[in-house]
Amino acid sequence: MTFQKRAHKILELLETSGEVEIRQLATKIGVSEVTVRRDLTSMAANGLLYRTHGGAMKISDVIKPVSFANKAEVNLKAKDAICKRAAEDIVEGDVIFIDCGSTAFRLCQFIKDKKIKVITNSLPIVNELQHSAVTINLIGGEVDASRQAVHGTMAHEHIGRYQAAKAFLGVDGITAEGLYAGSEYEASNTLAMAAQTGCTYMLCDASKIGKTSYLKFNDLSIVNILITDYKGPEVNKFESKGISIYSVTV
Amino acid sequence: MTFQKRAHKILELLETSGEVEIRQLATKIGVSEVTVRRDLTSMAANGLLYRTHGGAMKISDVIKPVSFANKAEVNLKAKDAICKRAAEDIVEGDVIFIDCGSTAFRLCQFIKDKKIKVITNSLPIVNELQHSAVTINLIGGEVDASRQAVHGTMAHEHIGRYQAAKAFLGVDGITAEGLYAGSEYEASNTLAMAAQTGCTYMLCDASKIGKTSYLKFNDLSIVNILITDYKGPEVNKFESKGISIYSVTV
DNA sequence: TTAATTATGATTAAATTTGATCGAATTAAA
DNA sequence: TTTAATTCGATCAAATTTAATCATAATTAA
Repeated sequence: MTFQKRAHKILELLETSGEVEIRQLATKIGVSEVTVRRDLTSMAANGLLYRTHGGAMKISDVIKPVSFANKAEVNLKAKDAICKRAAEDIVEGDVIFIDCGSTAFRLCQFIKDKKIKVITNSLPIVNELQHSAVTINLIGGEVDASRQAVHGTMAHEHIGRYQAAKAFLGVDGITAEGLYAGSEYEASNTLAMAAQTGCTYMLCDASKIGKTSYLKFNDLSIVNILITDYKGPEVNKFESKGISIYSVTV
Repeated sequence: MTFQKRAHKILELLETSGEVEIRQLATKIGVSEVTVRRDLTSMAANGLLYRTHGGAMKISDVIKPVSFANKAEVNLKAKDAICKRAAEDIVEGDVIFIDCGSTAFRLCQFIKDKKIKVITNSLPIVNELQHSAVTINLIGGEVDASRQAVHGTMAHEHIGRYQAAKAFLGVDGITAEGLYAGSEYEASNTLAMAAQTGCTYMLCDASKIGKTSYLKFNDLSIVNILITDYKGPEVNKFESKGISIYSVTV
């Protein structure tokens, strides 16, 4: 059994089970554990898999969770409900912007089979939609590793070249007074997308409603539709500012 | 039994079983193992099969899992030697272009600790350099999932905005007549980068030298330096065209 | 026919691959 | 935190495969 055959077999097993153990592989393939270990080391160096103690994992299984491991856990069900509702408004042939951030990321699972074009600056979204029916336009510019997104002047200009029917945006906080962001980068990106869009959707789980953070970057005028699981009275203030509310239940 | 007849038989056997062994072939065809080995070496050089220890495999079986990742396995050591030499020319503060493709990707490991700016259209490179000392500028445009890269008009314009000291490029084939690419996307990307660069480095392992593919996209005038492990006489022709040769040993 | 080129086979040194062993590093448990 | 158990990486030795060299046979060209 040559290295190539073993590599093939290992990848096959990884594809189905997501992770493998060295002892498992050694007996299943019929070589020593040392050899399996060598195979895994070499394959990991080539980016074919992710090495763990005592075995290996699929690359995709390890890259995705890492990028959003912490944030994505919070209010996951609410975010999914919000994104499911958002996806209902996306129809075949649409060109849409999707913001970076953990909420907008959850939209991916609901649009995978739609024949649409997505313009985004989020690397996890690109990863997620890569082998789907969706055509992806990635915004260029400086890569911000901590946010897993692309930002900067070039990104701005890039967005300015495009026009989309809908934009799905996220913020750090929203009150009747305006929109709050966690960083200037995120703020300017959100604004740039909104400026090039016919209809903007703000995706906010209940924790964002009424919350302020250090940077208030705009009033509510750029928001057309707010999708949220929040049921309190504050939503009336948004409606009075001309925002349509899509209320979802978790 | 002529070489052509043997080659035909070997391909036939490969087609049905997916893999062959040298001893097997020697008895089945009725020639010595030395001859079979020679046949396989020659056929592998022409891309008809994939050479393994003690035999050969069908190309498609080797490439199946992930096209990019498996390409990277071919001539890995040569590519690493080439990229190591290339990295020696990269100094702190440099702004460099890096092409997409399996060869240029290997450059990442040697530049992780350098304080430089990398402009690239390759998603694997972004992933690899994400949490390193390198500042990354990602070229925007249409995402080509099969090549794991960004292409198109927007990408072109993006490249045109920048100017870099060095560009590290790859091609599918190179002869004294010119450069050959596997697709128009790759060709136009390579050209665009070369146009914005002071000094272009072409990274070519031996299998690329003298090889042509369906699209000849430019003459050699855009190449300043060729780094390769190829030792044959063809390199003199490149030198006479004004290209500096950096020869590496695997 | 003869000379020159090419293809094949045998031989041998170099390179790969594999498995075993052992100290170091990592993880899990107490 | 300390201890015990795995796992890892490095090094070495054995077996196999490969590449290089040379001699011989077959083919081609003059």
